[in-house]
Amino acid sequence: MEVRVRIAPSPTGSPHIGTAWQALFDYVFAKKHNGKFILRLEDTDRARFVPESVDQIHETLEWLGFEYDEGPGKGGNFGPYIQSERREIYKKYTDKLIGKDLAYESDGAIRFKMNKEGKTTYHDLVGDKDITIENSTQDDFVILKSDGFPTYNFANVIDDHLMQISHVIRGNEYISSMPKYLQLYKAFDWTPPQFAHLPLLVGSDRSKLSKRHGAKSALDYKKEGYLKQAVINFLALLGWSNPEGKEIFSLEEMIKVFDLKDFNQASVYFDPQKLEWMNGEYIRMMSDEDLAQNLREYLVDHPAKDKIGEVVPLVKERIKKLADFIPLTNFLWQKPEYDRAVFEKLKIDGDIQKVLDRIIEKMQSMGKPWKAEEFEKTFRELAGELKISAGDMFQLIRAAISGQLVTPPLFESIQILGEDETLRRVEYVARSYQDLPKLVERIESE
RNA sequence: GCCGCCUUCGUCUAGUGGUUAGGACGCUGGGUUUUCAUCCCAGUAAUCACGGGUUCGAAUCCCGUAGGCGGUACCA
Repeated sequence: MEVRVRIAPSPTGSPHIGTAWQALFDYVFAKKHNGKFILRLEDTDRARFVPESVDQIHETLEWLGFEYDEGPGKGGNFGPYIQSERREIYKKYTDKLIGKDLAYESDGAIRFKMNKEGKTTYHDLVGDKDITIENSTQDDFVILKSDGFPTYNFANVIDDHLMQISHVIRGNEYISSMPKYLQLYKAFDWTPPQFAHLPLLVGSDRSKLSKRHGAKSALDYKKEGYLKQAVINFLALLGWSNPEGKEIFSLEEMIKVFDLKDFNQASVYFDPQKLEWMNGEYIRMMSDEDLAQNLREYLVDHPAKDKIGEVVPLVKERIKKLADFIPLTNFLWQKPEYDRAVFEKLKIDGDIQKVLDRIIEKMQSMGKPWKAEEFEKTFRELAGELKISAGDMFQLIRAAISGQLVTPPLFESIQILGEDETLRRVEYVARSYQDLPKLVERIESE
């Protein structure tokens, strides 16, 4: 039997990271078994419907590379993949239940008659175990709302069957409702699919992840410059672990070794620090060319796109996400905003302006183009002469050309800046040092 | 309340009767380094929720308890 799995998000907002997480496992499971990955939009809650989120769902799947085989606007012989467009289908099956005396009207809605006797047992692929729920815990539930839209409880069963879904992979908040679904399958005399209930992704307070926690949308991570490979790898490690013990692995490797049985059942907290670390790992693993390409795509309005490639080797080991590129390299393309407090942090006794004048002198006397060894030798000697440490000497030059104490390697930065611009900046600082503003607060908050 | 699921370092996890309970993130210290990073080394941290069993031996099996979470919607 063909493996067919679906990701069924509700367009109620930009999909959060938990949706992406579930999509990953659906996608991997489908690929693992040469099956189909299907997208179905569950837009039956009119009150919570957010039109833009449809595009955001598509953009999220597209970004992560989870291309669906069937779904809205794409193939499939199973009717529309948007539930609001399947209303006559739900109506038809509702009528069938009414005909069988298994459903009835109540306040304008249609309810399913639950058999509350006995227990329901099903096998869950996560944990590879049977779960039993007493039917007495269930009530006659609404299948068709008074507005004519079906409820999740009804629509998911109808659609999963009609779309020939083989494995339902979803969050474990649905376990308690399994008697409802199974009785529905039975009422239609349908064979239920297999079920795999994944643990819940939780926020810092250990409750179900939601906007309440300020849960970011998956696309927020894209905006902040996280790489899809890193996000996928990180997500893969939540609730699941690579049986080979690897922490860093590609989607392809994951597909090879994936098995639902290796899933945990306990709720999982998403640690943003580890994601950041992993993103840094992926950035460092990338070739300079790939990183440059990613940065150019990410920094749409960058003022010096043609220079990005040149700077990449200097920043590759210094950025954890693409957005970090900006504060680290801005000074290369635009005049820094100088802050006297930055210079005062240096342990240089006496007159900084005089030191700067000596630096200018040396720079003017060095033959162009400046050579790294000569540059270093020259300023080490000057530092010795002026009785300041070499470290402070270079930090002073760094601050003079960038306005910052943290930059990519000094000499390489100067090369990108050019000798003339470097000199101009040092001269500017020497000349206007006393007039530089002090913006201590801003510095300390960084 | 009732029903269900879960419970190993702060976090993500390995572990399926015999391990000094391993790894990763984080954190701390050290080395490399003209800054920051990277890289390398070391360390920190889990009485395996608790209490009973079973067993020569239990994180691993059984029972109970507690706690957390989820469900109990004309939300999904």
